[in-house]
Amino acid sequence: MRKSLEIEIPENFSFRATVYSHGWSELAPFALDEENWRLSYVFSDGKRSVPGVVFEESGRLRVELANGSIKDEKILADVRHSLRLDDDLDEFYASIAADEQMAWMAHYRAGRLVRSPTVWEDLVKTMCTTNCSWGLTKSMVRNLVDKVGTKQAFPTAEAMASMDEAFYREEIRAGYRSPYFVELAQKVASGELDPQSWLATDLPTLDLKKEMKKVKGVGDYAAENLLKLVGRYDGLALDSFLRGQFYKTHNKEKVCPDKKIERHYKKYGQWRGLVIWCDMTERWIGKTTL
DNA sequence: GCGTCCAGGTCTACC
DNA sequence: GGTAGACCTGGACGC
Repeated sequence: MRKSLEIEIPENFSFRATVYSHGWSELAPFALDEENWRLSYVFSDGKRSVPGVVFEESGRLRVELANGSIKDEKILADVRHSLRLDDDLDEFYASIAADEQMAWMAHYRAGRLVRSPTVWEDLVKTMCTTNCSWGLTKSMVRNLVDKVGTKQAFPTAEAMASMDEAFYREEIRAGYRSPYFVELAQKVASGELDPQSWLATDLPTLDLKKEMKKVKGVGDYAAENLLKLVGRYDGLALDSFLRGQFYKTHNKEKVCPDKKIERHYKKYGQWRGLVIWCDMTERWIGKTTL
């Protein structure tokens, strides 16, 4: 039996700017229908899964589900979390208010970076973004969902822990990341590691980053990307994409040291990671009809 | 068709 | 703490 839920949205929320905030909307089990502006996802409570579609209608978000097998509260919480509906960006917009080059971010209501319902899923996906093309990232994540997930949902740590290194190499095509996935999944499944706790921890950002980097396969870039996804933006998460965009936009297409990039965004303080991301992806947001 | 490069980096050994 | 070299994959590119 199909089901439909509604969610009130904050005044400064833009559905399109959020789903276009970065590539996560393209990673399974997310899928974006750009023609009709509908974001689909396969929700899961660990035991059951249900395909759903989220879209904007009459100033609200509507969530249409294939059935009602998962509690409404769980679905609504996942949507609120993924679309960052409860994020307070007032301070972020205040930090760029006097900056002519960055003022568009408030105008277009940019800054909410779409994320997965769980930190576990974001952690695995982030590891899939390292040292490879975006196409290969999408392929690895797709394979995980198809071959380890239940009914097209993202796989649980328990499911991933049941597979061996050879499976990840041969079926997921994860290459040298394969032993990292086995080790991580076993630690999370056993309770030795709880990535979800990173959302609410009181640890200072630098200490949390150290914790994240204890996961094999997570270095500076991956940790800082994850920090953004748990709501901390004081790391730049520099990767080849951001560096390349910075050289084009602010350095006359010439390569420069990371320290120069860091100096450029230093004035934005605790929001610098979000400012650089929005600054370098303006053309993505700009192509939407907001 | 083949070789090389490199993409939303990280790890280890060594200094 | 800084650096060199190795590491999977697959698409783009030059020849």
